Amino acid sequence: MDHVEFILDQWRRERPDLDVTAMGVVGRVGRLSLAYLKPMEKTFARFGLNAAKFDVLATLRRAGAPHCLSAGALMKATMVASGTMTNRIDRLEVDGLVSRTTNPEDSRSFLIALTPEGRALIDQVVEAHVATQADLIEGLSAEEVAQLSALLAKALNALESS
Amino acid sequence: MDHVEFILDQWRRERPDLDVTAMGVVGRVGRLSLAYLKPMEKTFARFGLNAAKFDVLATLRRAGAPHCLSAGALMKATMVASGTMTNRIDRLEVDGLVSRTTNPEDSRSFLIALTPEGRALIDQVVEAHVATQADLIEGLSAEEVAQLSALLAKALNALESS
DNA sequence: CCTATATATCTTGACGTCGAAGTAATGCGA
DNA sequence: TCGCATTACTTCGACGTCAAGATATATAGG
Repeated sequence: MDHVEFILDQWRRERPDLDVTAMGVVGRVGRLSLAYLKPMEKTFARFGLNAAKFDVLATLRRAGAPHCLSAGALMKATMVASGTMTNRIDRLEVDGLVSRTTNPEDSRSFLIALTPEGRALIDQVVEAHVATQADLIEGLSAEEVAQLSALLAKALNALESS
Repeated sequence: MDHVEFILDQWRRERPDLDVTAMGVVGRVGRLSLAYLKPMEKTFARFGLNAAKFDVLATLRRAGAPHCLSAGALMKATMVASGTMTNRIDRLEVDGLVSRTTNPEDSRSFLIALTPEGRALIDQVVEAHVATQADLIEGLSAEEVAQLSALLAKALNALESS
């Protein structure tokens, strides 16, 4: 019995009038998400990064050459507030991992690009990251992984269309 | 195609040498967890609470009468750092929702209990919370919910035993 | 009994995040 | 063309969280 089941049992005992089915899903998603964070943060730390920095570098890298996006595009892609993105870019700029230049097409906008150092680093980090993630799902069969992915995708789609 | 699939496709294009299967699961868990947070926070806010406060009140309530646990037990049950728990208790004490008394069995320890006001409030909040969670999984059939719960539980158990 | 180690919880400084506000530039409609 | 609304990003204050450190108490072993 996992800990979430223990919690659900407590609620069933204390408030038998409540249907805690959804709490099982929501609780386990939250708990699993939390459980995944620590090992990933540990991997980032090996390269002098954290999740916040990795998020930006990875977004630029997967965007493909010239690995360059506006601050606003980065903010939307990573789903954080604008102040958060400014903070992230500031720190990566100080680290020499990204450059910030004015956008010739819009004077309000900045273009954020990977520096050669940033590019080299993220290419290393993402390999370690992917290996860490593979470890995290090791206890599931390939079929279970596919099922879980599909169900999670369905849950996400249902949320995003409501 | 959900956004995570878009990200996976980007990585497949940019780094075809990497197996991004796990990233699908981990990415969707994270994203779903994030997507669940906002609606729940909104519900808590209707009662003047946030997730941090709700967490403590709910833990005390589901523990059953006398709705009383040590700070350390609360910290372990909610998986936060000790400073975090102190901060949460401080604020709830100010709000008059919990009381803090010394533990007669151990002078280092404090007992945190729901006040009558806290008890009344959490009983209301948990009803709204459960309803909000039900809304969040509405796009899934009962069978899908059961499957998802089982797979998430398996993923959690695998992590916790490694 | 005494001493060393472990434990309970608070304090503290640092950090990342949020939403609101501010400033400058762009887009749209009259 | 001009004025207003919208947009892009930075700044700022508040907040919750973390890990490390501090202090007092409990436990274990000699």
